[in-house]
Amino acid sequence: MGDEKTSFRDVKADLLGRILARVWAPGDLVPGEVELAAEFGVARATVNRAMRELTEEGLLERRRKAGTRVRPSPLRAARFEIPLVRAEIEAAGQAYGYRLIGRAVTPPPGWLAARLSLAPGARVLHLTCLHSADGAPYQFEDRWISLAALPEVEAEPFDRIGPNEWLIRAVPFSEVEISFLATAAEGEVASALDCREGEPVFTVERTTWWQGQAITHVRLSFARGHRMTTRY
Amino acid sequence: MGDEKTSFRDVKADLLGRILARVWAPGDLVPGEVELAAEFGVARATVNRAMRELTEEGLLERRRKAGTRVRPSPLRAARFEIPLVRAEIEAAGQAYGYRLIGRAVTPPPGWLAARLSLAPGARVLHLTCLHSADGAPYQFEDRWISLAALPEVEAEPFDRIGPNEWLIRAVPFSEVEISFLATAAEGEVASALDCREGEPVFTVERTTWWQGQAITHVRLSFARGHRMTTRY
DNA sequence: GGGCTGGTTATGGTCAGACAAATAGACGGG
DNA sequence: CCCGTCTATTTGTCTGACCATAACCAGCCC
Repeated sequence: MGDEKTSFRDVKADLLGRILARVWAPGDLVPGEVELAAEFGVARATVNRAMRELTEEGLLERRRKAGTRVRPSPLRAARFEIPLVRAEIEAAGQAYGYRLIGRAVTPPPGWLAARLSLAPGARVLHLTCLHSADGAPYQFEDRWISLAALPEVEAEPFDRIGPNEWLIRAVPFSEVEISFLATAAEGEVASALDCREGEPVFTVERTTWWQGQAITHVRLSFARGHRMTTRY
Repeated sequence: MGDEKTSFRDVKADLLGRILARVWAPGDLVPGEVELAAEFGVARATVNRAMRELTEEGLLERRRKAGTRVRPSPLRAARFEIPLVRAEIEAAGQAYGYRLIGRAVTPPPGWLAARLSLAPGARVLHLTCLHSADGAPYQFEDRWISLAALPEVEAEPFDRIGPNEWLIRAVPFSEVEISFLATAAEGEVASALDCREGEPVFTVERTTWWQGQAITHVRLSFARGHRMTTRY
């Protein structure tokens, strides 16, 4: 009967089991690292890693000297991967299609200037385009790019590849804000996505900065019935 | 000119800087752990932790023997915390209100039986209720609970506290699937949320299992204009 | 050429020991 | 009784050494 080696994974699974089985109830103080290390017959570092990961996953709460306790109501966090549209469509085994609808250099509308903290007199590139899967409309992209932050974008036609792909390749970014919301399809969005006016549309808004300077803001509207899903 | 101690945080920040500044371009192979450890004057374990975290954040890709490389297109993952409605509202400094609208024990509709893999003849508890903030409708909850999995729930009136809060306290769960989508407000949902028929509504659907057995399915519809936001 | 085999090497993980940082709780002075 | 200080305890992190595991690759045999 071999004594198998225990890894931090084993310890983690065991601790998780005790939490889920309510051996340690929510709010309870759990034994300290040294004690658990002795119990499992492993080094404290191993217990530490197991507990640290459980903490990151929102199941434990740790404070120096106060000890570790089970989170009263497990803080559940959902992780959504934000893939490139093209990759997302091709991963589903469908043919990716791209069409540029509009391209214009303009002064920014007020809400955009405020959101991106643009200087008065700044100019932005405004692009609208449609991504399709097997010929069916999939996502309508309404993008604004700051020409102050990214002058070279003015030379880019964007008739073959989407601004998303171009941007990811061309510029890094350090800060991102993403929102999920529901909007009503209107005008250009409705016609591009081939749906009725006022129809509910799942929408993602994303603003991106690089070293404090705003680069781009985009509103992505998905075709009818789209949902973002995650399991854990 | 003190030589301060370097921590895995310093290493991580430095590496992140090089990635963002394209010192190491996307797709590039980066130096091995031993080499970097020597460069920074720290133990290999320290470099390992820094790189491991960057990998978890989707910036690096690691494979044994093959080495570590910068992700070609940074896999960006958004983390959304899913708080208790009550906590969410109270955190915003508003008064939380709860009202039970409907409560019935019924056989499950077909789509639900399929989704929860319910046996023929199974019964479910169907609850509808409204969460409000400062008196204004905030979230409409349409919940189904499997009585096979959780018989004691039948004795619960749910007239004072919401099923969400009760469930979190009463039962653990091991697996969750969450979807975000946009729906049109209809019937009960529209009247509870005080909006027009057909108005777009941000919706979250969540199904929960415990040790392979389905516990509950819920559809949460938010009031007009609601958005889920995250920064990173 | 094709396929198997083993060596090499980078990352993955464990360990024991040490020190650092935070802070709950005891203690003491006003 | 209140408030500040001190200390003991707990988690946080680093180190350097070691073994484990995966997989690229060269060399071998057929």
